[in-house]
Amino acid sequence: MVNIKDVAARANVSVGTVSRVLAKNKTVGKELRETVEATIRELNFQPSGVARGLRRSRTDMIGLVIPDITNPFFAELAKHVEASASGAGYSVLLCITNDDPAIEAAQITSLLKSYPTGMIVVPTQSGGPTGWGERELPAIAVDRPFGGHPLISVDHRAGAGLAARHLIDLGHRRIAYIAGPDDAPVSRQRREGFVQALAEADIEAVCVSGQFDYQSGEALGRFLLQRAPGVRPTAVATASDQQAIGLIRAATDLGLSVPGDVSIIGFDDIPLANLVTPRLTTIRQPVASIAASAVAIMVGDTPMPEGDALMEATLVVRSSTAAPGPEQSSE
Amino acid sequence: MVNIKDVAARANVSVGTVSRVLAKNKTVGKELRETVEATIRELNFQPSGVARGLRRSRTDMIGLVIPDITNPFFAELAKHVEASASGAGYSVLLCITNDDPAIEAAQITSLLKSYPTGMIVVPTQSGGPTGWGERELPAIAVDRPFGGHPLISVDHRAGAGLAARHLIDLGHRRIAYIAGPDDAPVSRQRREGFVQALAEADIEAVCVSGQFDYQSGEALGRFLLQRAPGVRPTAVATASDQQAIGLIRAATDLGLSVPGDVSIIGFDDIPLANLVTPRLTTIRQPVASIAASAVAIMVGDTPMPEGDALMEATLVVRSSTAAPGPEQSSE
DNA sequence: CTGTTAGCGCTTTCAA
DNA sequence: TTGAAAGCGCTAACAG
Repeated sequence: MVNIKDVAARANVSVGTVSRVLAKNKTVGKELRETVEATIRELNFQPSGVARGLRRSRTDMIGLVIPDITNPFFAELAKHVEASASGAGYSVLLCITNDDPAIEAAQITSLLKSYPTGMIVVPTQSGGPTGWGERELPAIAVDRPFGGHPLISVDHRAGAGLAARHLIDLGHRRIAYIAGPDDAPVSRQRREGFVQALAEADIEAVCVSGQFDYQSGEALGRFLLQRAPGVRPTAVATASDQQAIGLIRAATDLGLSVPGDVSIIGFDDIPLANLVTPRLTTIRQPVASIAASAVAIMVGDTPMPEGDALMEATLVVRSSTAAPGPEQSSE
Repeated sequence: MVNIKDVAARANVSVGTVSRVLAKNKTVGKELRETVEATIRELNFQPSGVARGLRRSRTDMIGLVIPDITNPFFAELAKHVEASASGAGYSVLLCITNDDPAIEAAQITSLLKSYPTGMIVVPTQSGGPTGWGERELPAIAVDRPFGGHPLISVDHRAGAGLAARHLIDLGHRRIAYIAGPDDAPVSRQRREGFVQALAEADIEAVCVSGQFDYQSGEALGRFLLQRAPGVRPTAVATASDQQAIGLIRAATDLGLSVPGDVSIIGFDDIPLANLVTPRLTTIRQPVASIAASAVAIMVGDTPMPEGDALMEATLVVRSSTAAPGPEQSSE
């Protein structure tokens, strides 16, 4: 592989000069700079990121730590993080924790060996340890809080409030909520936002909790919907689109029509939400913006924020919600 | 950060010795080795992967190049690759190409800067360029051929044949096939396998092609199913589960029951396949094995194969396929 | 503005 | 079996 010395020799300059043109340092004479640039192209020189990293104790890499790449929301996040990062000349080191604090700790320790510029982490639900040895490494948390690091996430409370108000506006009064794990802050915040918005309209929600996945939505949904029409909720909101999709399945299996018999509203707006039958009304998270801000901070385009940054969620109305049927509204 | 010199000093040995115990080199005296190991733990020493990488011109990283992490099949692949890699002490550098050959080339070039041990690539559909400069880097292709590199993938032809035979065995004769992009080898192979298996039973398939995504499945499905019961196919197979799910949606929208009016069979067995209504009959790819073999080769546990390795697909029968209704079989 | 040079932290001969 | 020392390719002082 051709190195900086080869380029210097070929261009009749010192390695220092080559290094400076690489760094786009303005203190290089125009003429010389052009010669060097030509030589670089001619030799197809690719500076070693490893050598550079060793010298600067920092590589152009960003660690991305997520619980599960198979979750459409995290996949979307990863996609945008990768796009922003590579746009800024950074690579992304992928770590999957499986929502296991021990694996998370191991992954982070292992990450450090590559001297990444920083890391973007969606921590384990159970909120594991916060530190990772001495090395000072900029980190920002996404979606869920991570130690004392600045958090970028959607405003879960406000988003859930949006969902609640949508259901209320539609005329629903008997409303249920399927939450995520009780020990997950994200889950709690969404539930609280939902319950509070309902309380403001003097409505009490029946809440059940489980995981964020399809199965949970289906199982909990079955539980919720298996009761007489006059008692059964006319609308149910979920903490994730995956749960909502499982819920639709449960409703269908029970012979219930959505939204005829039950209105359903999800959270996240994963790609699939727009493809299920009926198309899912949901709360959209601004994933792209979240990813972009996180990367901007890591690469230094934006200063590390002092506190947390809450991005705004938006209501996406599709076909899984409607006004309750007349016979249903009888309380 | 503590380095190898600190450890050496603290343990009263030379850095060479420390390095040797790090490398699990047997030529270190038992006693010395234990002292050094103790010191390493005591100082919580993490050897720098960057320095190591520079010295050896190779880091413990594997490049993973995929078109789209949002595609459940690739997400699954990424998950297993990450798991195998980190199990072997390697990190994974994630590159997303968006199925764009130009981005793919740029990503690969950029990967090289980190001296990865090798790369696992699911190349762009259109089969872009094959080389990436001079540096010799082990690469293995997954799912789709990539230049002259060994390919690990499911046996697309045989898998599609399985689907065809399942439909035939069920009694279907009017069968359609929704393929992926015509310029994608994967797509061609699946279609050929399907068509050929049908031909062996003297059945001719009507084939249409599009993308591998939900939308394509839905659009093409609408096109295929919008015809009179006596002409409409009684079964349709798709090149991907996503298409099949879109297709189910199209059928439902058209008032057709699955599998009552049409049987549907997908390909891949993504997690969602088991959650849609009806649960999707499909052809399962052994993703975990594919990922594990690819990683095993990269980390040197397995020699680089001479030719391509085709893994066996399996038929997963669920509820989206059934024998055609009596009135349908009238040709 | 440009050249020289001392490392970054580690592995790997080469000696002892 | 262990130590000493030469770099891997680059950046960042420091001189000139």
